Amino acid sequence: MSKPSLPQGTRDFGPEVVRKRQYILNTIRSTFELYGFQPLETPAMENLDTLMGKYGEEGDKLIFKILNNGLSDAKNSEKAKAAFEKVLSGKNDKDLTERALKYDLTIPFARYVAMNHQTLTLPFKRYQIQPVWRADRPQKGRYREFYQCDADVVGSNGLLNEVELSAIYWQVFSKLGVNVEIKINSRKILAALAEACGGSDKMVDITVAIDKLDKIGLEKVKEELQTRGLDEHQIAIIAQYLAIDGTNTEKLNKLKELVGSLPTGAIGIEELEFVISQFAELVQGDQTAPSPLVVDFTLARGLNYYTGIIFEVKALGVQMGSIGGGGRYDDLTGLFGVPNIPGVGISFGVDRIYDVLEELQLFPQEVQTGTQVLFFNLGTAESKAAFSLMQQLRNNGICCELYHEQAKFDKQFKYADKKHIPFAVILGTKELENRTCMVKHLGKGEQQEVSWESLQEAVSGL
RNA sequence: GUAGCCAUAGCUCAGUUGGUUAGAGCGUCUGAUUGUGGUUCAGAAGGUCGCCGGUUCGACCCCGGUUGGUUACCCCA
Repeated sequence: MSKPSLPQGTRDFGPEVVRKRQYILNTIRSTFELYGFQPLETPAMENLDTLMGKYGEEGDKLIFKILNNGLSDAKNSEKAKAAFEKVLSGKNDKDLTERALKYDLTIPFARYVAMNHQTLTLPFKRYQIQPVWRADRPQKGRYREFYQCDADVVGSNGLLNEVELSAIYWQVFSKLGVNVEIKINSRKILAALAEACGGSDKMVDITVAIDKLDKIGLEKVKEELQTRGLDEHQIAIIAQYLAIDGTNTEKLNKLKELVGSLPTGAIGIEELEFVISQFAELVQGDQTAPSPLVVDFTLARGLNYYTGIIFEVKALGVQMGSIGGGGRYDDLTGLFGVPNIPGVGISFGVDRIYDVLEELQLFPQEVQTGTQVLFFNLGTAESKAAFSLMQQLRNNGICCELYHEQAKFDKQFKYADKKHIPFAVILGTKELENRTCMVKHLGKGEQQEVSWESLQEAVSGL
């Protein structure tokens, strides 16, 4: 028998890890609910048509395809061979595969909206927390199966959505105790920059290059721009753009000089100003407080479907890539034949948030507690009494368990320790006679004898 | 798709310029300890040194291949 193993890039989550992950997910989920978002789940697999061509050429390669069933049937063998030949020459064929694992949550969501837009109440605010799969080469912080955690609003142009989504970011990370900077920019500004360079068609090249600024530095970005076909004059304008710094207001004012005369640029600037001021007024309630929103003109975001304001969240005080991102996309469902439904959304990088909380030791102690009370097993009559006491506690929502067999104290204590159980209840012959039990707080090492009636109280307060 | 690094006990790792019997710490189990744990002490179990082949009198070590893991690039969360 071969050793059991896991497919590359996938993970098991043990009990402690699941509890910690759920702490994060529950925090995010409850915040989404507080802002009126509704849950949505879509299947693990989608039709290949739904996914192909939506993520660019690179993305298509990373889609996990599912082999059709019944290929080994004799009657299908000719068809299957022909289909395989076609795949070898770089085309997909329905006779070989017609389904694939979902690659992200956004496209399935768009598919859902396109299928249901007649019956949905718009604007539709949905959140979705599910695993997605990518046939990528795994490396640090990158897996082939990972969770995405998205919230989107579709069917609304209002910029208050952007303000609200910023507020969700801010609130979630405050609850988790992580100091963050929410970077904000607008695709309209990037479009205006491309226009100012006289190369609107070069917008994608420009955004891809400047997105790498903090990673590779200004000189390399210039090189990249050059290889992407921009001339010296254009690069000079971009360098000027990248050099803008100061406070949010200062940055925006400097930008006005550069692209403010272009209609797209002016609108982009106006929108950023609106979101920032509304956030300060409505969310923080204080126009003068330092804002977690930070204008960053180098922010570009890889995905090309964004058209308006874009976000990215960076944890402060820890070396880690972005832990969240999002933005406005104005015609996502157009891909599925339903035009004119605008949308804006954000996403949380759960795995990275986990790493940040771990590194900064921000997981609360209680997260590790499952069982609240361990009853020691000290014999048949004793455990019978213990069992009925346990049922009472359980009826009142207290998690408890009885040690599975009569054993030495030593073993039973160690079991409680390992499971981070805060209370041990010792009920032996003496206690059985007196209708009492010994309640020991494992952390403090203190114990007290209480009557059966007051056990509930003794283990309720920590 | 490209490239580097790694593979020895359940876990983390040592090791031999190629020589008979491969080690440590942690963990596990037993006992000191028949009703009070996390400490200590004593002991035990646990390895065809990833797999296949080659070189050699002799390979865990050298060489080739292979599989798995990992990291970086492309791309991305």
